Amino acid sequence: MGKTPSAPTLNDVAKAAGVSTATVSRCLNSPDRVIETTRQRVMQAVESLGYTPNFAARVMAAKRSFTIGAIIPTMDNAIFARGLQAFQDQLREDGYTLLVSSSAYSPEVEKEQIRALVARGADGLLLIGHEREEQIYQYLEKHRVPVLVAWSYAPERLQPSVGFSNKGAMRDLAHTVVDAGHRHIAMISGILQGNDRAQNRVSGVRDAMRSRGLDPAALTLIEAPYEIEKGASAFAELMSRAPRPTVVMCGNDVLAAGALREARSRGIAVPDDVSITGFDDIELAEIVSPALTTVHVPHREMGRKAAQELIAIVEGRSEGQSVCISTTLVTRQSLARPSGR
Amino acid sequence: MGKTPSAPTLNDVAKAAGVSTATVSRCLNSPDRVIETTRQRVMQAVESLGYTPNFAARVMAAKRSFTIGAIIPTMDNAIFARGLQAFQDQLREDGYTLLVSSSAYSPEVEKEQIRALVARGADGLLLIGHEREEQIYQYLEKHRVPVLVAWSYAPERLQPSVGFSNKGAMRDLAHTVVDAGHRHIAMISGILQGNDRAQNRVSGVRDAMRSRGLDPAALTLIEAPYEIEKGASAFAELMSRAPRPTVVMCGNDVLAAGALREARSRGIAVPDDVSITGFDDIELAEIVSPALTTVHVPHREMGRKAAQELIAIVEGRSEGQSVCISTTLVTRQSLARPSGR
DNA sequence: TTGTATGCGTTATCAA
DNA sequence: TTGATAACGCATACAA
Repeated sequence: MGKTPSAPTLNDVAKAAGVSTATVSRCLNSPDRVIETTRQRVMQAVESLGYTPNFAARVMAAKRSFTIGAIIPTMDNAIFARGLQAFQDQLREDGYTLLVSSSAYSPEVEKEQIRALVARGADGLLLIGHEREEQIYQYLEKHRVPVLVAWSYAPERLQPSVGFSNKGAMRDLAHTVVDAGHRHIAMISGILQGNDRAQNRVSGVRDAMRSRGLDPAALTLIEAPYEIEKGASAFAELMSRAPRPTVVMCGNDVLAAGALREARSRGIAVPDDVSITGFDDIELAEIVSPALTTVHVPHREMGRKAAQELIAIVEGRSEGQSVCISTTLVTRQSLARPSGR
Repeated sequence: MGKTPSAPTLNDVAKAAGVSTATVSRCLNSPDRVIETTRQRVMQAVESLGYTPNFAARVMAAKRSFTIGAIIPTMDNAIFARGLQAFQDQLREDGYTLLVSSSAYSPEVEKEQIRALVARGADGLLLIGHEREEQIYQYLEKHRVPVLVAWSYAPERLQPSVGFSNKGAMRDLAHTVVDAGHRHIAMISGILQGNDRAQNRVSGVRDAMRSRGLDPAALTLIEAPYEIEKGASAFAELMSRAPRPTVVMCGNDVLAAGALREARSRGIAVPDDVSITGFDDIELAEIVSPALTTVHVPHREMGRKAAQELIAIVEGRSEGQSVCISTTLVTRQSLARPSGR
């Protein structure tokens, strides 16, 4: 005897309110389809029992979860944090819940997590960059889960994207660098394998060199994971090469911060001895000293737009419109003319 | 006519392999309970159909999801990123999936997300800090979802915690500060309301003052959200007060970085004119200049331990053991003796 | 070792 | 406006 202390179900509520489960369900989902008085009775029962709908059951019955999944390469630094926060904020406004996983830049893990999110009934997915096995896209199509790609703008691809031109942005920055007089350019790029954003940033630098009459093959390139430490060690290696570059362009602000730290610890003056540039304009860029000349990416705007577009697709209001977010150059102290020698 | 291009179910696989759904289910969940030859046939069907189990259905039938939910106050900076990454890594090793939400430091949002995660069948929850409505804990108990609290160690509470002593760590740091000769101490704390970590850090400072014969009421205190900007403006305000503090202890490294930035822009030399300290020892702490004297929190260790403990609880191997992670002082350049006047 | 049958908690269709 | 009832896809107790 005594009450069962386990989670109440629709049935329990129905019994308590003296109505059918269908009515309770309607009260919760389309309150206007039920008469005021019974609704009050039902809501009271819901309240007093502390009822929460079972999501699994709801998803199974409705084939709709109001859940969006996002898989980002890493949570370990701020690169994706800001944009994702905005993405979530917008989703919330529209009544969706965001579920996030991080793949640690591993295609295997990403694949696994895509399956996990799909299996959980995600109505749509946000992925970073286009480059992944074709099979994954087929899988998503079969499961009828729409995808939106962010942090990259590539309207020619099948999957719609909300992002910016990594190549164009880096090209503009590189033009500025070359026009400042730099001839020995080095770059610390993120790992290129499987990362179209990183690849395009390198292409951007090469484009700029070419268009200014420099040999793009002369670009000294080191790949490094997006970590402070790796940026530092890559910078150390670059400084030991001859001829020593007069500018080190980094694939993002995190790498640049690492480079800056290494420069300081080696007594190399920035920008007097060597210039350093970043990408992203996360808060870090303004805090380091000297502050970074970098590419400002309006992450929040991108996140919100991505959410709006993805929801529109999920709700059948859009076929998948790609949106290009424009970036801007931010000039701070880490870039200067090369010291005349 | 023609195949249905929608997602295959257990039934489809069973048909294709010429067995019952029960057998397919067994192949997937307890492969040893089915004979080799049929298993191969089944797995082949699974493969060729591209079958993925429907999670909602599985959760409903098995009442188990191998999913752990975590709700953190923010993804907007690195405070939680590192520990959470480690948490996820450990979960993955043990076959669990992590679902993350951020509450933006709002109790309302957190409550909503707890319900969302529970409704989704999370087997266990990781929450930050103990302080929340009692009703939430009752709700979780009713739904039989175990909770582990992290980023805080409070063995006297009902819910087990894996964390560190915010008060003790800050007390140690404050002792160092006082012993360096500082008498006019100011603190930029995180918002205290609903945040036991922040509250304990303030208590730690006051404890230290008291034990060194200073009046704890003399502590100049400003609360600010954990953002660079807010740290900067709080610092600006502190510098305009008389007597001007000789040291500003910050609730975390993010606030400290903001303070540092403001100091630089005002031409206030750190640590010559004023000392600044942080908390957390995220990467930021080592990158700013001067580097921050701060409290090192072994976030990765905490994350892994939390995962292990939570899984043990979920699997019934533990009743809920609280674990205390020890922090250490990191002495860098941002703290020095006050300049004699 | 395998198959049959039932239940999990909702939503939605169809009648009343 | 409300109530029965049939899915939804899977796991599992039980039977064969």
